[in-house]
Amino acid sequence: MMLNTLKECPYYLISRVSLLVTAALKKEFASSGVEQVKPAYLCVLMSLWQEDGLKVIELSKKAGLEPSTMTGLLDRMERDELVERTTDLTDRRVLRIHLTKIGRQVCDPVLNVVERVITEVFTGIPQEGILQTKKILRQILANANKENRP
Amino acid sequence: MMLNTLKECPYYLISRVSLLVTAALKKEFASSGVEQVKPAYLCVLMSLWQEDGLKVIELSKKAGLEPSTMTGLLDRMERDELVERTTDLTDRRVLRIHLTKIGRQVCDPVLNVVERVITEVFTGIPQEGILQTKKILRQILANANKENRP
DNA sequence: GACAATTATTTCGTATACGTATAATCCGTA
DNA sequence: TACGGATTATACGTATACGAAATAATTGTC
Repeated sequence: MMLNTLKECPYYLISRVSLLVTAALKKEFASSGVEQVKPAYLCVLMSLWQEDGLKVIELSKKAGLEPSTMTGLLDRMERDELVERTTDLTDRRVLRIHLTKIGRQVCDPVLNVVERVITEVFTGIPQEGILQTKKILRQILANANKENRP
Repeated sequence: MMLNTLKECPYYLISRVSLLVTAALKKEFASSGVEQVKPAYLCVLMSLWQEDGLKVIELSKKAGLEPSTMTGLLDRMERDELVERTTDLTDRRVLRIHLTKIGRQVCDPVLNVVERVITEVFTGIPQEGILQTKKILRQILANANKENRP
């Protein structure tokens, strides 16, 4: 594996691209009528648009984040009026996370922004390359899941 | 572009992989005799191993980070005795960042850890796929550079 | 030579993420 | 039913990143 220069290091490349896309999303959300949406909210919103009322721990599993990270994320999303915490009557440890009206309304504009930014980021890269890259990234995640569950 | 599920969203995949590799590196550094090295230090160390005595702004350009981010990074690296700030006699605004003896000594073990972690992460993925993925990521960064300099 | 514009670095507030510890609750079993 | 272990969510300290603003020093211009 070539590691002489930063540009040859896959870790550098992946981190840079991750930060790059985050910055692009942040900017586009801010200028597309969904100012209250931050890139980090995406994993929560996309989960809740599919199935509302998930538990904190279910959201963190889907997002691949620690529950303690999800707490802060939900704090900010609640502050920004996108979600609400409600109690679960059958298990008082559990909080159910529900979309607010605004949280539901931003679905279309937010997905449009994501679509636009992703398309722009991949400008000049053939469809086949994008698909293969996604496949490899999924395999990397699958590798990690295997190792962390012996 | 498919965006129905998180696993189809390139942004989710790239962010997850970035965090995944960061966590793996952190763990391996801690258990490989280079406890004081954090993943974020890599971009600074790799730049300085190539050319010692760079300016803060040169380091941040190479790393792709904001100068204000570099300040905090260098604070922690100085605390961990990997680098030192020295004044530039020809321009008193400038600080030159120099590796300490420890900063030079950790080069080999750190690169070994990076090599090991990257290899492990890409387990089961053909060499060709890795090269193509790196190429695509570099192109994405190049796209962004073009747009931000009209 | 004085003053404006530029450059280099830091400071501050905020967002995002982790790990450890803690509190509250639930559940299986004695 | 009471208790010990598991589960759920949060709190806290730290690391990493950004952007806006502040500070200090240099450079360019008249």
